[in-house]
Amino acid sequence: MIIPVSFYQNDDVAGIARALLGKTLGTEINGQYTSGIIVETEAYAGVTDKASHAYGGRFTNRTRVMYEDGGIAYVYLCYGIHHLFNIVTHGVGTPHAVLIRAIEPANGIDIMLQRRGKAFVTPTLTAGPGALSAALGITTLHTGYPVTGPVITISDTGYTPEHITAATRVGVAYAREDALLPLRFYISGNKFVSKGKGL
DNA sequence: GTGCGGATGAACT
DNA sequence: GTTCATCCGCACT
Repeated sequence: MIIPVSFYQNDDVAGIARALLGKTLGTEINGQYTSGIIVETEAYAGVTDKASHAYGGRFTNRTRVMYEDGGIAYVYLCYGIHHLFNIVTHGVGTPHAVLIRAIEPANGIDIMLQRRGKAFVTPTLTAGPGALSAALGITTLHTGYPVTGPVITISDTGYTPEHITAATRVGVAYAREDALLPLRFYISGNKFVSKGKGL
């Protein structure tokens, strides 16, 4: 079942990031459904988090969507190449977000392989935020879309991870002391967790 | 208007 | 382990 929007509309962005592990993220684009199980996430705690794009209340054309209500997508371009998919959480005016860093392929694997230009499944198909976005066909055009459907959906299929690891986030050394916070969560031992290193 | 650098990934050596 | 593709977004002039 699709997770209701109320799931995203609370203050505990780290708790939401953790709770999203084991849920299924899917897209239906051009009639093609692709999906995967979320195995790795990171929490970005709005204005107080130096690693967040909204740190200090920064409000620009790009970050505007982060200030909207919880339950919508924030997709941005990184390094000019990669589209990174986040879910906005909490309510209007609080720019919390959860970055989805990796999924384990579930449905439409042939379509994902085609989008990624690969012949068979390896962890690189969907391990990493740019990789999973490409596999699911998510681009910056999808920023602002609800994650409650119809294009982007996050569903609870009843799967609960046995063990979750909390670690430091990837690629945020510039955030200084906030880079030390354990706001990266992943399913322990899962082969599709990205190889990105925290601190 | 200009310049810098990033919440990365893949192909190299 | 290292290199490099590739381009807005943002800060500052």
